[in-house]
Amino acid sequence: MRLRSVFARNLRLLRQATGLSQEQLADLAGLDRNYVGKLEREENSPTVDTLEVLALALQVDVEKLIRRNGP
Amino acid sequence: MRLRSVFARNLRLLRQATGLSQEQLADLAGLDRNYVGKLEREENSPTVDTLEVLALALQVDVEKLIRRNGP
DNA sequence: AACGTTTGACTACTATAGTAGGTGGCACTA
DNA sequence: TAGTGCCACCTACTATAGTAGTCAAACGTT
Repeated sequence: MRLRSVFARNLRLLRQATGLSQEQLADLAGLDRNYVGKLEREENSPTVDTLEVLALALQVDVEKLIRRNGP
Repeated sequence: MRLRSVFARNLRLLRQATGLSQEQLADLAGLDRNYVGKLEREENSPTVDTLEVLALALQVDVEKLIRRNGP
């Protein structure tokens, strides 16, 4: 399983666990709403800079976003 | 410390630990020689796709590349 | 039925990741 | 001296990450 797919799944799970919409998370992370959607649909491979701001917005360790066994 | 910097340091340490030159690592990972140099100099933020191929080439877990306490 | 919220999907754009070729410097070895 | 490997650095290019606006489908709520 590609790391991009692992990330996509964990991102969605963590976002939903915090009760945030894609748009709310995007605002918190300083990203675009459409882009968060693309990440969850595995259409984009985020840079580590983006990984960092998303982890910060979700208040989790970056590791949780790319763990293959789920966050 | 920015995640990009953590990655840069770990990449160089792991590459040197395996005795590879930047060019040898680039060839193994299917990347450009100059680009590996830029990553180690913190001039670029790699995507998770790139993270994955580098980890594969170095035969380490992706987590080791972004660990803040060193690989 | 109608309403608001969320998300997928599309187009078009800008910023940056990643490629390719080169120069020059530094260390080492013949 | 010459010759190699390694790396910083440069320019220019192509591919893709990331932004912005919009439309419509799916959902629950009243």
